[in-house]
Amino acid sequence: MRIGELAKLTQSPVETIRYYESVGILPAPVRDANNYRHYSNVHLRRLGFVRRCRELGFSLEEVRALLAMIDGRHYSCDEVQEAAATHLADVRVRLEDLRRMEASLSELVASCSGGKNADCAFLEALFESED
Amino acid sequence: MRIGELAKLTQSPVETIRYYESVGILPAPVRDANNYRHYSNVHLRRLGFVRRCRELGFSLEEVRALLAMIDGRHYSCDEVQEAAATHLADVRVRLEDLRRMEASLSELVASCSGGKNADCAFLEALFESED
DNA sequence: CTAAACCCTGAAGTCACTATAGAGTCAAGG
DNA sequence: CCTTGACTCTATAGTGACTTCAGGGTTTAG
Repeated sequence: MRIGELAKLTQSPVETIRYYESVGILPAPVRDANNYRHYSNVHLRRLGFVRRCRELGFSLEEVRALLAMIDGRHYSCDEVQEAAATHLADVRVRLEDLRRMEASLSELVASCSGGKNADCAFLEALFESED
Repeated sequence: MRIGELAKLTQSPVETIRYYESVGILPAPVRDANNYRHYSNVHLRRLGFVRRCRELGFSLEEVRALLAMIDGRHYSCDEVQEAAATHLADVRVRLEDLRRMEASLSELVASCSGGKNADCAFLEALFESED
């Protein structure tokens, strides 16, 4: 298949696919006579894997590590689990950060009375220094 | 005060302060005879504001908009509230994304039995295509 | 035959910093 | 007086994971 079809099947922009090739996440496919990239189901499967990893928040570096394990074929379930658990811990930290953000922000928005005057509790609070 | 002291008081790296100046978030301060930046409490207050906005997840562009309102002095509480509410909605979307991530990821990590063999449920699941 | 839709490359832009290189300034200790 | 270390300066490049752009060639539907 050509790059456009692969893009549609994996829900990824065409440019991203070319980018993945340029950074070695996706192997360079063969080319047709017109120099168009020609992909096989192996590429489809691999790109699908990459996209699902990305959706789970893995960095490209982490994805690269996972792919290296798979390609090397001498990985153990243990290793994979460790990588995933490390990433999960990271996600939980980010989640906690975002939760704190949401809490402060919704509190601040609520404190803001609205209206036409320029006396805004929201801005007041952000100018306070309680260091 | 000099840049180092301002950095300490606002808990921001010195480089970040210079960066904010270069992109117009923080006005250029006067210089001492030795060309060192010399900051006043106005700068301290403003940088504090910027840092607190950033902690709440506002982009620099959003901070710029907030600062423009303040500088222009003809803003209403309404406008500020709207900007904040828009940002809050955005934060909630990200939060939901991250929550989904966490859920799938912890489920996948749990599905992974560990051990020395190369049959990993985690990787299997990521190779599945259910499009 | 032509116009839209697809494909190609290489380079630059995005965001918000962070890091590096190379140099000047200043206070304290020997 | 000299040096050492901590501070400051500028300008430039690097980060991650793309996205956009400029300027082409190719294929396909009408």
